[in-house]
Amino acid sequence: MTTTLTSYHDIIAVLEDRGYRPTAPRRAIIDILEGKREGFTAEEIGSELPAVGRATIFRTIKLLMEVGVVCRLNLLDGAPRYSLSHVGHHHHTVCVKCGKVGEFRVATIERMMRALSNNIPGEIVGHRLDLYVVCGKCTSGEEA
Amino acid sequence: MTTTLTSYHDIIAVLEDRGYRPTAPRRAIIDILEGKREGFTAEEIGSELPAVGRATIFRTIKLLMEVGVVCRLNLLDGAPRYSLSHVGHHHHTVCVKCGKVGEFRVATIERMMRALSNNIPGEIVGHRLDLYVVCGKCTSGEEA
DNA sequence: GGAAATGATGATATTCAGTATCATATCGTA
DNA sequence: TACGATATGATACTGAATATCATCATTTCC
Repeated sequence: MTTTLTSYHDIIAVLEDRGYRPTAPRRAIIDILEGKREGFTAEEIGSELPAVGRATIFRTIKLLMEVGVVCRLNLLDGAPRYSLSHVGHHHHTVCVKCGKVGEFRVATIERMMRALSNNIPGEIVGHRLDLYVVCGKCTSGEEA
Repeated sequence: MTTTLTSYHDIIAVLEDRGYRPTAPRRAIIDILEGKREGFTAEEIGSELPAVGRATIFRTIKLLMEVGVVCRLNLLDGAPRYSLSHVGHHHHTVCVKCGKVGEFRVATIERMMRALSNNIPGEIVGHRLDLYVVCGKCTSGEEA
């Protein structure tokens, strides 16, 4: 089961369990990610870690996706964004103004998915549900 | 209401209603799209219409999205894909093997969305639900 | 403890999707 | 038919991500 609690050490442990080395660049990236519980871009990480190569940033993000610690989503306009996964399977709320990402789980969806599988041709292998919202902060600070 | 029936003439009509000119390049693109009821990429259109400029392909797709005739979605790996919208609001099934796109509507989701809005901080302004499937054709022709 | 094999890194080039620019062409209308 | 608004295409550019490849760091195992 993937009840991944994503503190620094948990993530390192997950990597080691899978035979990946917790190298300095990887640790640096994970360390930063810990503070970004609300979504981030590769660019962002890169500019905070100028010493780490571009390719390594992407490689590490990809690695973290593989092990289920990070997931990728898109803003409404398609702009890519990454987010730490705190719970195993979940969905996202994405603020269309500031890009802030939240997580939620809904049993209803999972039940619906099972019901749906009878009405949809083919086998359902996964799903993605994103809610686009205007978050509280952005609602307050709206156009003065 | 946007019960957009997307035959060639319907789409042209929608454009004209909005004051857009049904120019030759646009008509050529729309004509091709009519045959692609199962998803397409900009690249694909471009290579079928070498006479039409790259920019125009993208501009036209964007235009068609604006008027609600085309929508954009992503494969599981994030690869972009466009799809004709046959019904107003809908969701997608995307085959993870061949990329074939289908549409479906579920009242349950819309109901759920309303229920959810009480539990989610901020105002929900939109949602996206994609199902990743292995379509019938791909299930049959599986690894021999 | 010192190679050899393996894994990871960083610089760089490249791909791919999409946008910006801008001069030219086309259309609608007066 | 001439004018103004729209649309087009060539081109250059941006941004996200991958490919290449030589170098560097780790294991490992003799």
